[in-house]
Amino acid sequence: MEAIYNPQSIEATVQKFWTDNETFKAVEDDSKKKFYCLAMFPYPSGRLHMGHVRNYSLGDVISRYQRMQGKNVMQPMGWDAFGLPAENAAIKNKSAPGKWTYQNIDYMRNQLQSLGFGYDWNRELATCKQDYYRWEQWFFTKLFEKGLVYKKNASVNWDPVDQTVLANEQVIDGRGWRSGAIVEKKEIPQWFIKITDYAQELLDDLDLLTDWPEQVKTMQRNWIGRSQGVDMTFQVDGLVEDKQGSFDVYTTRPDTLMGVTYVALAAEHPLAVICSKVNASKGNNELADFIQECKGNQTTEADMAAMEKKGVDTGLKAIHPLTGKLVPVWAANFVLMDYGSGAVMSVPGHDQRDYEFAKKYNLEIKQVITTLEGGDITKAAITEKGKLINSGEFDGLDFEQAFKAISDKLISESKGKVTTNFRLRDWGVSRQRYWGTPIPMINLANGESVPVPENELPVVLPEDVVMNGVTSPIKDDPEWAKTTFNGEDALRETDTFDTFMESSWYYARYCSPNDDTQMLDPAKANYWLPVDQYIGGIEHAILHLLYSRFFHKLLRDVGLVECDEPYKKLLCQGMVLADTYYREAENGAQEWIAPSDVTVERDEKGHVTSAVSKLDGDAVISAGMSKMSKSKNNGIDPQEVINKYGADTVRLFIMFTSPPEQTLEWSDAGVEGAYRFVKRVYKIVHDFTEKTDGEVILTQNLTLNSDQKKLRRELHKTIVKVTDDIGRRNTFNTAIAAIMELMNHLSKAPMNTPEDKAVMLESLRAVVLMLTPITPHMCHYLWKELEQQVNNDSSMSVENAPWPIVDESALVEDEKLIIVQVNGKLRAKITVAADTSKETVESLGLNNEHVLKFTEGKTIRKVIYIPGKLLNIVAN
RNA sequence: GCGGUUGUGGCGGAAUUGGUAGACGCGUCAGCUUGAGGGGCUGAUGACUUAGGUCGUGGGGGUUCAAGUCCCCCCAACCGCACCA
Repeated sequence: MEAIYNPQSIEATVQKFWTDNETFKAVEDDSKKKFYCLAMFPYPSGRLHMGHVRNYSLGDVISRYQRMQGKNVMQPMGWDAFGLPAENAAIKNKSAPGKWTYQNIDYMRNQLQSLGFGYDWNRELATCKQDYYRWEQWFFTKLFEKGLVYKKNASVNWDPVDQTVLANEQVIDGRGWRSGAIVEKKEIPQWFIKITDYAQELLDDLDLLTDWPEQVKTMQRNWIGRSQGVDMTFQVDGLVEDKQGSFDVYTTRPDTLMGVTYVALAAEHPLAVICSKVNASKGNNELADFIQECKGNQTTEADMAAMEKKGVDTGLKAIHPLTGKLVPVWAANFVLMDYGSGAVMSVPGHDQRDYEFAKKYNLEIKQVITTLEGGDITKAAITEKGKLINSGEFDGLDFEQAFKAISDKLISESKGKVTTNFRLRDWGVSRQRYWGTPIPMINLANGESVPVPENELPVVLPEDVVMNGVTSPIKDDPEWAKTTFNGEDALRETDTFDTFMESSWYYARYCSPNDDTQMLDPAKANYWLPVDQYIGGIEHAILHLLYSRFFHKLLRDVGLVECDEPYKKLLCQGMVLADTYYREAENGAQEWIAPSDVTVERDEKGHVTSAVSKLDGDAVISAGMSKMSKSKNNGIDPQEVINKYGADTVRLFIMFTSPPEQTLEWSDAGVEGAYRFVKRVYKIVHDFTEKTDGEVILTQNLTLNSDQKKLRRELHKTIVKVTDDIGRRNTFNTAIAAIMELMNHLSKAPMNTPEDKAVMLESLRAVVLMLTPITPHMCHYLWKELEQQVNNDSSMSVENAPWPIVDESALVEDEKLIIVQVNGKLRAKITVAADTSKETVESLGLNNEHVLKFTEGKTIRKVIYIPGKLLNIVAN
């Protein structure tokens, strides 16, 4: 074996071995327990970034570990290939999105292979290919037939200059990113899938997901947002354009109904629009202007929350459903027409937003709830629940009693009903973009829309197109949409699907990726599903994971899969951060300097004192750690690091530096440290093979001395810990730390006697096996060398070797270290035989000289003994 | 704003069930090794200290024999908010 570790040569050789032997090909096999390990597939953006490397390293470590546990492992990879960046790149490069995407896929596939990930490449898929999206189109038509799809108007960001719809990220400070025009809200017809029909099940089934992080389930619960409340109708006083007007509101706090002092409508609410015309005809344009102004408001929830709350009195009065009193009707910018009924009742006494609005516009604030804590209605709303006051017949009731009494009364007067409501809204899947799955619908001349007949699917997206920078090529081309339906001329839908559609079912398609007769092969899907381990970024905690869970239930309900949930266990990895440096340019802007171009200076204690540019030696300002990004110029290219140190070192560093859920801070020095460790493992195995020089080591019937026994105990304790850390806790960092600790012992152990060598061989084999999931190339090579050493046979490669087994007898300790505390403070450590009685330990502790110094002149009040661990003496 | 998370030495992090705070790694310092090196090896390394100890896990309070860990209040940073993926 070579004395010098050469990762480039080892990695290339081992990767070739895996390819030639189809080591990671997954085949259904009922004799084995299956394990489906999936990391979220990448968007083919061009090159892998460190976030990808982290994501896929985690998946590969878990996959290889499970394989060594004897499982039939499937680990697929593919491409989330539709999306906006391809259109932008195509415009920039004057090329087609498809071409750009396929080039990226080819490049990134090579990068993944160079990292040594054990994928079954036979299962590779790309969502932009028609053999994938045709089934999505087919499925959508099934959903349409089942009544789960409908069309309605919904607002989009409209760029009035480019005459195009913009994504939220294309709107910067309310303006279109290319044109700079003020973006408007525009209502256009769009397709929706009724996820709300499944809201209750999506909520309930979170309880089945015992292996999901609690925080993700909490976020999903809050997002679904089930509430119990009352729907009620407010009549408008007088006639509106000769008709009796009314509107509905929903509230979870019917107990505060007597505190309603006004109601608020969305600016786009039909009643508000009618009023604005009536008012304008009388020369009052205030409401019309306000409605116009609201069109320029951003639609995102965060923007809504941040903006100043504004409103205009419509002049209408509504009749309070219980008291019959008249309350003013306002139009307000914080009420959304797309959400709920577009109207809310306002209780400024007990809702902080209503309170601030009422203060601003001098509306009445009425207290109808009193709480034990009190609260001052002149300073803020009292939002806690309490007992009713100023509410006539309902005075004195608590929340539950008032809910019932008030809702009963509304029901008996046919003015309202108790309902369960969800915050979750139906899934709008229409996008006005080109690079996506064409929505398989046909719009008929009579205004109806029908699904494309099954025998005409797929509706193929043309790939040989020229992007003009504004409109979708399939919208631009008048011919593309032309079709016929029942012999009549008709037009195809030119919108495409939200790309969350493709990522909602790819995990299932991997089970039969090349089936060209059906969406899924149920037998195969039911063998592999659910995914046993899913890994991805926390940023997908809500949308992707919720849509995907929803889609799975849809697949189940058409009989394609049997289980109820797609992902059994979920791991959400943290972001990858790097140092950021900048200096101020002359115009005051920040000029970001790549960390590779910065030298850090330290004082003699290792504190960072300053940072200077390598290029010109001038000082730069450190801005701490932030997410690797183009905008901060702090990305580290994985390829450069792989080229320098090899994939094993990169994988080790990433797995060692942070626990998976936390952010990972990139550090060049840390990578050096990982490289040193890899080299040490290589060297110790090399030295051992040199020292034993072909001699076959016997490992049985040897009598070990106490040092050898101690080393064996360390070894088996390490196997216990690493197995638990990787298999149960997913704390790969502590598993690696434990192996490093063992290595520190091993490198000091002798290799002279047959017993020394036997213990060393046992240890090195275990170390190599335990590191195999993390640094698979080096371990493949070292395992071969060690197997040759053990039995002159290296035919079994490490990928198929079983995980090391713990020898319980090696774990037995004959001595225990007891921590002795006085009043909870550490005062002594005593070592006793493992079977020492409680009385003896107490006596040893109480009479210990270091203990006596602190108990002298005091009375022993209590002695607490935690067997084999700790003795705490309470004295005063 | 709403929902979620995080906060421990000079740095990344460990402490899994309330029981030795700082494992492991980086950095720094000292020594050894080499013709030489940014290589390899050995050791030290929370702060303060009258050298016996004292203090110390974002801040403040509490529960307990014992709190990084449990409870209450506060601060800061980060993630998501429905058309980025």
